[in-house]
Amino acid sequence: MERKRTMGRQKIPIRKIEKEADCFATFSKRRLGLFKKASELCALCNIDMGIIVYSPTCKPFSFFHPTMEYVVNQCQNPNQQLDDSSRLRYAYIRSKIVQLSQVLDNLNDQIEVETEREKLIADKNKTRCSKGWWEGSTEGLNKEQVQQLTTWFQNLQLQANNRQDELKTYVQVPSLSIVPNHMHLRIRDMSKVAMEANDFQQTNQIIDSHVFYASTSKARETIRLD
Amino acid sequence: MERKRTMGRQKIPIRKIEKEADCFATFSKRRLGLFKKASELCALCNIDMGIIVYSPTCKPFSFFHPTMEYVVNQCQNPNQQLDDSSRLRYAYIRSKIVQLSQVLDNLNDQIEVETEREKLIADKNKTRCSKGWWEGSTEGLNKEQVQQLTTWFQNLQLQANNRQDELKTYVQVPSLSIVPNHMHLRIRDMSKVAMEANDFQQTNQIIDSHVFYASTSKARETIRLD
DNA sequence: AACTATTTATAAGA
DNA sequence: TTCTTATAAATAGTT
Repeated sequence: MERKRTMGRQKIPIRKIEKEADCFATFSKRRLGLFKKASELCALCNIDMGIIVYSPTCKPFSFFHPTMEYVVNQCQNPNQQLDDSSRLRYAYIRSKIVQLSQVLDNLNDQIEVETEREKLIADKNKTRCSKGWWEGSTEGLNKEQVQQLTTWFQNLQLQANNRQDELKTYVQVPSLSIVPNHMHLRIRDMSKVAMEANDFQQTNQIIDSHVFYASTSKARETIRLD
Repeated sequence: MERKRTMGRQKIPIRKIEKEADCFATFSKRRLGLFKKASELCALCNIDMGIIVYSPTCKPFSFFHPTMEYVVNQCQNPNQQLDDSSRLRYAYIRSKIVQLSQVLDNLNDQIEVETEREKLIADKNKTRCSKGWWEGSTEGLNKEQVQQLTTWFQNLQLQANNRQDELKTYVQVPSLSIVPNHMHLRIRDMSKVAMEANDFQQTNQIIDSHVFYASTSKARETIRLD
């Protein structure tokens, strides 16, 4: 019987984590989880909300939908009617945000599928020749299979670029690329704005931003609306 | 082969749920889930945060730790130093909240354990006499076992009452009782304040409250600090 | 409000 | 930090 590699997730009591490193790690993971849940709730129910969290080192993080300005305003003036132009603007932002979230989710799904495929192929070949097929020639794959994979990658890259253009129309995204890396495709280095609302804390200025948490860690992204 | 009773949780796309009833149901469940996660994060990392959510019908819900007053103030005056008395007060509220959360969690754990035990006993007896032992006499249990159970219940009841007193010292809890109900113990009817911040929406007044989400639905409670 | 079969989140470990 | 894995926890569909 082989020993398990990890003991998996363990149940922990809900009280202060004393070890500082563990506390920070947990904060980091759980804040991400919380914001993802928030993002999903906004999309599923088409609702507005805002979250402000202070990290263990008192660094503020925030999540707002559609914008901080809007949520704060609703809070302070619940009965106020916005003029048509404003309502239109917020409706637009709302739908755009949800739509872009879906774009990212779709990309994630594609990557997910591809990652699975990679694994299968890699495993299959490993058992045969004890090294990944990409290390050698096309042994283990016939010409047709190689052609298929190549085409698939090209399409994915193309789609990614198209999406990138699309995203750039509405949000600032420093870079979006799909990098084949030993058959592990990733969307990397999109804006990791991360809602570290330093400006907010220092200047108390309104930050008009929104976080997208895509469905897998492969492409968890934060995008700032400007 | 027996047919499955439900099809279990299904994967759903993260986009607007069109059927209104489903949307409301999802909002309700997920808001609870979100607030529970928030509550856990506060306790695990000893941090502060605030959430405001508008339901599909635009009803505001909120979660704040330690209080809305504090979080909003931190937001608006990040560099401001509180006087000793205020800091002491918030530190006290913070620790009290976390502590009370644990009290509730402990009660939940006890209930959880007991529910399991009930099930075992009920099942065991069902296979023997096709009706629960509580419906008949003590057949299936000897005198000692019955005595043990009775004592256990009494202790649980006592503990619950003690806890109730303790809670009442700090928070308003309309009622807290453990009701044996066909061997299904539940903590019921504690304040379900539920953060339906109507006052807040109507009058824009600060609500000084906090929600505890206990670890099971058996005793999910909301408590208002006054 | 409750039940489960599932999906999703995450504690540990690397 | 990020990734993986095994397990705990949340929840969609249903009653």
